[in-house]
Amino acid sequence: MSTNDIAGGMNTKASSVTDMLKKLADKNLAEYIPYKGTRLTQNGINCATQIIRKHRLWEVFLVEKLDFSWDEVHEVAEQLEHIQSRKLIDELDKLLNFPKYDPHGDPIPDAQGNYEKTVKTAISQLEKGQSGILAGVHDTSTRFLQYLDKHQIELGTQIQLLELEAFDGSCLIKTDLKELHISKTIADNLYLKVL
Amino acid sequence: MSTNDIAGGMNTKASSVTDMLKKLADKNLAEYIPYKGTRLTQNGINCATQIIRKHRLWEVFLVEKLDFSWDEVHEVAEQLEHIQSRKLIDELDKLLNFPKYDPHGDPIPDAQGNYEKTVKTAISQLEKGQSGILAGVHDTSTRFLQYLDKHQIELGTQIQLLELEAFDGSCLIKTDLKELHISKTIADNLYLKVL
DNA sequence: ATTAAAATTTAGTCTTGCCTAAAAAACAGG
DNA sequence: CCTGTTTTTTAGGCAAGACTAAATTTTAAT
Repeated sequence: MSTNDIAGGMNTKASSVTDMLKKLADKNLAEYIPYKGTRLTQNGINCATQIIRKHRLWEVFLVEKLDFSWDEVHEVAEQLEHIQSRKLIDELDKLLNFPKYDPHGDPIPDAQGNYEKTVKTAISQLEKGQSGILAGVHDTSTRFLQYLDKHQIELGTQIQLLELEAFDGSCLIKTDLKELHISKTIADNLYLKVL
Repeated sequence: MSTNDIAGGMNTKASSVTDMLKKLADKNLAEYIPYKGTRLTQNGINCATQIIRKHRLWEVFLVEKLDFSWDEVHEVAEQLEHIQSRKLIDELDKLLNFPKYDPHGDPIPDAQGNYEKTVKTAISQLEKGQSGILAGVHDTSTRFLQYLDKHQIELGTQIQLLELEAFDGSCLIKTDLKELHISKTIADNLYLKVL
């Protein structure tokens, strides 16, 4: 990973990222070579995986138990993911019946950090005529998720690619319910398990 | 409240408390007169009440839904109480069926900040022969709560004061199950709703 | 009323996390 | 292979919270 990419993705400045990378390297969470970029150590990956586990479990909790909709969960889960208690998270997992996927279709690591790595393909990568099951979304912003709700597209919806417009990457897709024309941006964000 | 009392109760130094009191005063959460002490404003009371609401609701959640025992909940609830989301807490309240008391018998404020103010009396304050229902504990340390568990004393247990030893304040009490001799420290920490 | 002790505040320091601006390194096109 | 541009790091600063030590105010005891 490059310093600038991290800064961009985190809404912070490159110099802050450099500072933090040094601290992560000190804690053995990342390898860092000045000017050459950084990468998580195995230790760092494990650590991150556990935070992802917590984030996604909390998202399931919010949707299943507290009637949140899938576009409302992210920011609250971002707070909850930092609560420190092994017992808390394992019991939460049990309460939710050990879910495998979060409300956006992303896999939830188990207590050992293992998770299913299903191959998912963006609609924009499909060949004309192929179809699949919506298994994940890339963008989880409220606006995008509400767009999907409006068009009755949700995880598990079967989608077929009818036409792919070479010029702008937009395409025509078909669900059980209707046909819909979507932009390349949307098509890049919808991940299918191809049938 | 005096600065030193706050510092003592919070495991911090008096000078840190002074700093923070100024900040609270700036935010209109406390009145603060140098050298004279401090007191929460109505605003501050409301704010604190909502944090107490969150803390106690999370405690109920941990015990009822996640199989925590009452001596394990405090430190996790101390983290959870700072999660910011009105919807989260109101939905949690609903999930738990709007409980009135936390696992230690303390009342839970409702969304408007109202809570039951039952009169509770420490065993050490009772007259010989009086009895009541255990309605709260003062100390919530693990050691104390486990002591109670060991002697099968829990919220709702009916307790009668048989003897009060004037010399050391210790006393003999009787529950449904047995008689027990307890120190003044214990007697100060058990609060009854007197019958 | 005076003064010693206790309580409280102030002054100055440290760490963490972030920022801006300047410097240094890497890279890319001629 | 050199030089201008981009990327990244360094240097220095700021705010929040906490601390120690010194100063100040309050309190209580003679």
